[in-house]
Amino acid sequence: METEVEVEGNDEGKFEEPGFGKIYSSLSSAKQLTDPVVYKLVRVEGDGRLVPATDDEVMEVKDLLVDEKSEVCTVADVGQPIGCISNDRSSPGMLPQLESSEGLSPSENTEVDPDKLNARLEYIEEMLQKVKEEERLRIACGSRDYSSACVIVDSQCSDQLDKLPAIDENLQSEIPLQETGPSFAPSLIQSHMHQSGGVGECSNAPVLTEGRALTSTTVTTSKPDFSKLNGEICLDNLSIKELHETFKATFGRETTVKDKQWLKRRIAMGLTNSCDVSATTFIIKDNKLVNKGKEDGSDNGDGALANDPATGTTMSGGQQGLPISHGSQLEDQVVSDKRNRNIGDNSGSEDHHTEQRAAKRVRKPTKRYIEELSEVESKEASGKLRPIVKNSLLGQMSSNFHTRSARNVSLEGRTVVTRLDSLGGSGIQIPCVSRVRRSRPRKNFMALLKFNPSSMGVTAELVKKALGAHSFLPDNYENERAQSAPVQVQHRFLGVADEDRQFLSTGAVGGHHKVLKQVDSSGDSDDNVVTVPTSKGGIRRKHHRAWTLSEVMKLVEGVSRYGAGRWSEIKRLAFASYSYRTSVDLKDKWRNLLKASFAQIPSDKGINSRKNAATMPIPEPILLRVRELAETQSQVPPNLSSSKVPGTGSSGNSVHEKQSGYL
DNA sequence: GTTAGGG
DNA sequence: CCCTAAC
Repeated sequence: METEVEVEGNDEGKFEEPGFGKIYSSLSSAKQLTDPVVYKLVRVEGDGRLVPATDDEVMEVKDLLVDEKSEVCTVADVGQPIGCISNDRSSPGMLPQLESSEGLSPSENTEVDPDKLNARLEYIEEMLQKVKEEERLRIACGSRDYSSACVIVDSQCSDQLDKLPAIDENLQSEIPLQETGPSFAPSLIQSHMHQSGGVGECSNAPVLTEGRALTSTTVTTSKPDFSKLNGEICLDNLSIKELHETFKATFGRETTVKDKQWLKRRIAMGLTNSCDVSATTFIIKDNKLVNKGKEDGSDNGDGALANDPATGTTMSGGQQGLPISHGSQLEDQVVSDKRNRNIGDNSGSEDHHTEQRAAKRVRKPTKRYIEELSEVESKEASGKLRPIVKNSLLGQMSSNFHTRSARNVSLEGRTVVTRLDSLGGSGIQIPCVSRVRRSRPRKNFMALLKFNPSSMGVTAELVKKALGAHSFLPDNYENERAQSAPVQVQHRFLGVADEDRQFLSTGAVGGHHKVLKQVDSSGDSDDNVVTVPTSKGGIRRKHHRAWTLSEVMKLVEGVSRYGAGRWSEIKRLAFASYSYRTSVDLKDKWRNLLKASFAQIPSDKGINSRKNAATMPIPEPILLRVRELAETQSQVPPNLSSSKVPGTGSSGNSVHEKQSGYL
């Protein structure tokens, strides 16, 4: 496969703080860069394979970068803009904001020596192999929650990867790269910085100020002391020194950074355990953050990265500097915790998930791979399905969501969940958006993979999250239409409300509908490969995504507007936000609806007698509507219902005849 | 690339 | 939902 996912970009190569969020740390490889560079976006699968990022993923990252630029860094803790990503240099329009951000000047793309590049790419892959190996181990031990990471590799500076292990020993359980010899990191960085030339100049950020922290053993990690933070804290009024203290109290370690802005941001993030750095005043009581002084309704990324590096430190800092060994344990716990919260329950049993975690982490790579293991996997997966996730905090997100959607942050994920993460063991809890799965790569949208929060480009996901992943696009028909043109591609996000989920409508009449358990539709396991027996005796995988009531209604609506057959139209105009529904899907669904609607005429409500509550039948009104439309469009299935067939095929109305203004 | 149909 | 033939 061609890794044409190379992207060009420039970067200021600033190195901010060594602490990276779990996933973000992978980004770090790309973080310190020279000028125009070429990134290669790859994904490390849970099973250790290195997979070129799909276009969608690239897009995703691109979106992030384009959309949030510096914020991405802030959020991702990458420190700086990773650089603009563009597949096509000639489409500068894609990165308008980025270019204007932080004084970044559009880079003059420099050509890269192919050979050199290749060599580097190879090297990168080699490095990634290590990561994968390590990852595998961790997975096996159930110590990690992430089965993959999205890595943006600076193909020109592959040696950057060497820094990964050294990024922050507190996170060493996060990013598996220990073998690479952390102790070398500093020098590597240095040398790189050096060769990059002027990297530091372009930044007022504490470039390598914290260099030492990058080493795995020099960080002074101590227990965060929130007691020092009692009362009201206004970061704005603090001196550097005070900020340092606060920093330490928050993260349990020292910092030498003298950049106030940075410190404030950092602390804010730490305190809120989110990317929201808008607030500068905090009220802390009993070691809990009770209030943020300043609320910003627009940009607070409560899409927080619970994985704030610093937080990670804090967490593991529960006990005195217990870096590595305990790290993973705690991490583990944290992970479990998160999970539990994710599923909206409060069962504190965290240990039970270990196994499940491990199993779940295994990510399904290629179709073929899946084919081979489908049997085993499906077995395992089915036994370990997780409960459905709830978007209990949907309301809270709405405000952000509007903003986000307005910014065209494209997110694709089916589940909007929330999570409460404890900050630094202090008990402070903050809402988060759970990781969302990315969309289908390339052509086949939701084909291969299920949305797996922990599998796909974690980076992208994270960033997304950071950006306020909840771009819960309105399903409003009109809105869709209005926006579809300009942001058509952007709106890939899908949010399925709980209510929707309850209306799982499967073709009540359809043949062998293997209704997935709700867990599946909650979208977070990837390997729940559902197989359906085929008539031939074989089994076929099926990525079933139950149609929600609203989707059905949308479809009906669409048909009534644009006419049956105009599926691409309908898809584009009415299903813009449902990226996973292809025009074919619409067609299929319509077909099923037709069948259902007419099949149900006689027995009327007999359908509801179905025991299976999961198979939410389609409300009669809708079926009625379907019937109407079918009749008016001569779509009535000939073999069904002999009573209401106006004229099967000879009528003047062609199937494609548009029903203008039916509504 | 889209649509229609069969599996 | 997948696949493919036929547009």
